[in-house]
Amino acid sequence: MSYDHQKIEAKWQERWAAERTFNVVEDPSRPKFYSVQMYPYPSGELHMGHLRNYTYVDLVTRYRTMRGFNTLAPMGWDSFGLPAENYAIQTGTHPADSTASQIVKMKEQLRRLGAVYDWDRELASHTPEYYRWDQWLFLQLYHRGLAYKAAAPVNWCPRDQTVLANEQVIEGHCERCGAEVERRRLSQWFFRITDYAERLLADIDTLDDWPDRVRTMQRNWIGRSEGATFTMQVDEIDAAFEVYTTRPDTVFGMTFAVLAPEHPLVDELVAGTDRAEDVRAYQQKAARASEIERLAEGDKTGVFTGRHAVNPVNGQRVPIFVAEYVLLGYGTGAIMAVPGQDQRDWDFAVKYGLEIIRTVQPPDDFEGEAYPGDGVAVNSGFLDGLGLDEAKERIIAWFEDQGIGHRNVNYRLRDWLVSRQRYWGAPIPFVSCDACGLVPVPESDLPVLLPEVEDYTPKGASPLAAVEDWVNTVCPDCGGPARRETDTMDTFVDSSWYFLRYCDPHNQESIFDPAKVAYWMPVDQYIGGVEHAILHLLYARFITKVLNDMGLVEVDEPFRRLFTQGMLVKDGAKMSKSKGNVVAPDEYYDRYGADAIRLFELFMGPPTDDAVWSDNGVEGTARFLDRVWKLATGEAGEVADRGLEPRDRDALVAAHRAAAKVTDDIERFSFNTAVPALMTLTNELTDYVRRGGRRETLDEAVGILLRLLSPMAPHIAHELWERTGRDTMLAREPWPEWDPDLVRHERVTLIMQVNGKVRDRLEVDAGIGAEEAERLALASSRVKERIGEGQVEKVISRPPKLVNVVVS
RNA sequence: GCCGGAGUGUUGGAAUUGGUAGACAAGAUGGACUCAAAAUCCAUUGUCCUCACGGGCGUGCGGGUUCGAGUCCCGCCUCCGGCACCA
Repeated sequence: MSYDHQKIEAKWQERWAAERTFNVVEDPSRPKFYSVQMYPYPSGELHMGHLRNYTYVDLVTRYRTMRGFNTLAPMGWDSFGLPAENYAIQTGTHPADSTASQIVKMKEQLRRLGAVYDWDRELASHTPEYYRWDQWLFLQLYHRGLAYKAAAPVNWCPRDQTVLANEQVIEGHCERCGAEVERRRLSQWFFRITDYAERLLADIDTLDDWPDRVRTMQRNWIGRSEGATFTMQVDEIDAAFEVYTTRPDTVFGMTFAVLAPEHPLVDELVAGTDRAEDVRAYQQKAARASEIERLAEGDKTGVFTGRHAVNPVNGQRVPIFVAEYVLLGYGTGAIMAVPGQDQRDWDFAVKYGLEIIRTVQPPDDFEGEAYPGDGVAVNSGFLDGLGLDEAKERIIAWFEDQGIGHRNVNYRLRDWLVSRQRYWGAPIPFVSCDACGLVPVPESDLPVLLPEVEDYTPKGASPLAAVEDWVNTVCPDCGGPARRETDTMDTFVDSSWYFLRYCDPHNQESIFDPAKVAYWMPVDQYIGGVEHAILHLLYARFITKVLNDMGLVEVDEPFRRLFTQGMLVKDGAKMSKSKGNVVAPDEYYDRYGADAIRLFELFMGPPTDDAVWSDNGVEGTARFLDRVWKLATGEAGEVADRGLEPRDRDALVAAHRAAAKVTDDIERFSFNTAVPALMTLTNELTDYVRRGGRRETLDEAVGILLRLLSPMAPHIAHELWERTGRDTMLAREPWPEWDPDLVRHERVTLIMQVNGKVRDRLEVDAGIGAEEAERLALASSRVKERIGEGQVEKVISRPPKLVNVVVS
């Protein structure tokens, strides 16, 4: 290395901090740019995978600043949650202590990367200054009827001893620890996100600058379906139940009905019958079985109740079954089964020898399975002959006329379970009083501080339950004895609004000043991992909409542009501590420097894609920086003070074209092509110098190069900016403009093809006309040779790029 | 199974609207410099045929549209991510 990267990197890191280059305040006179990365859990050790993400964010911050935006890039810590708590259990250290030291370590590593933030706005979700407003927010949701406590079957992780949200159960296993998840019935707090299902779904359409795959995932997660609900009478006893279907048009094909094992009507149906025992045994088996066992069984199981329901359209008696494949939590927990059109019903019918009636005419050679497609209705009474859509309309109208059913919409989305039986989280601000019941803690008493405990180990209830003098309190309403809620909040509550708090992080009076939020919001660029495509982004959208309804936030979508970066892969697995394949940056910092690491992270591939770590890649970008250094410092060759020559213009053209290209690339997050554009420019300018460059021209070209390089490799760019006699802070310099006259290509290569194959090429004037291009092509000896004896059928002329001569 | 996304040299990747496939790197080979090595610089590097000029083939596979397809359409294969009995 021909320059001391360690020294200059330390120098500029200090300079940016000392000059507060990236600390900002609201300034209505300038356009703002609000850039947020998904705030990290403070794990202490950053590896190359993290650096990739931080490099992208830092590049955006620096670029937008140079483009003249009042750019806010804050940083904070997602410091509540299981990792810190598990660490505390392992080591016996208080989570607050380990978290604090991890944060110090991570800040140091970010500083070494040259990543810049407005550190004045730093926040950490485990601090009372922060979680106080989690609690406040919780109370607001409660007052708006959006937070409620209910007994519900929940996903229980036996290892972590806590409840998990549906979203945190991956294939029947705990997202965190991988243990098999059980079902339990507990009293839990929920947020009523389903009230916002329609808005959360509809507004996905407004998120034009989100990746399609994330929008699709969100749509699927919300899972809207349109159909009808109608009531069926039980034949033998005086009882009825509702079913939901997306295919009411197939109701004539119903040959049985199914209730979920937990359906409240089941007991009544079988009470006192000889089926009671079988049904109860099946229910118990279903309750015991974990999700994974249910899935592993594969084929459909069920049990006949001995009762029948009456199909309202034709009076047919159909047997009622109880089966696991019907879920209590979706629709009405009961279905009409139409095996002719639904594969699950088909499988069940085949297994239990039930009748199958087709009510939609399948294609001719279609047999042996359910036909869910469109077609003409058959065996369907007054619907016969109609198409799917019309039949649906007709039957729903009929249900409504009869007063037994109606059109309705269902969502897959469930309410958000926010209770956690863990220590390291924000206490839920409620007390329960024998006299008054569940009572919210008054806002003036917030925060409800998380007490110190000796033992963090979960024992089925929150460790907080053991802190008697904390749990026992007085009722805010009647003053009598009361007990505190001992559950803490899901950490996704913390992360659903932190981007709002950044706008006003030290406010002691309120969650934030709406005026400041109005200035900064929405987040113009949000960057994070695609693993948060569903949960975090959905919750953050939900909370933003609630705050919008409360009049505190003007926007009702928080993130204007979303970028989800790929993972860094090594040895075939995501680089992570738990996989044991992390590459620590320290050695690379020492050997190549932060700038070379940053450039390699940018260079290695498209930011959206997973990238594979390669040990010697950094060497390539380090060599490039060396060439930049030599070019700017004169080591690459002397330049002369002399008059203008034609090739001086070429050097400027190269610089201006690079400016146009790099700008375009950064705008569309194509960093892996922006770096090569600078490499090419450097190579061209080096070549220019070796052939005898002109001082003034080189100085101008290098000025452009350094400004373009500045967001990507800021330390070396700043150092060279200073060494080449520029006394301004490069980070605040305007982004280079380019002269359209220089960027425009005046001479271009005309490709001459015969039957689509390149046969000759020629430098031509860019303004060449179609006839002239055609004439030149036909005049080419190579083209003529290829035409030979053949007939010229036609000539496609697309000046100035290409002429194709079609010969038979 | 359903919904997304991807498949290009030895490797990472480029080709932004259908118009020169392989930019820029990494690696490799040869050369210069050196007592030697490292570093640096220069050259070559998809594949096959040819001494060469030049030509054939080539973007997972099979078809198609087009003057022209890595790019568009149809049918497959493989890999990655998400969801998974949602009626």
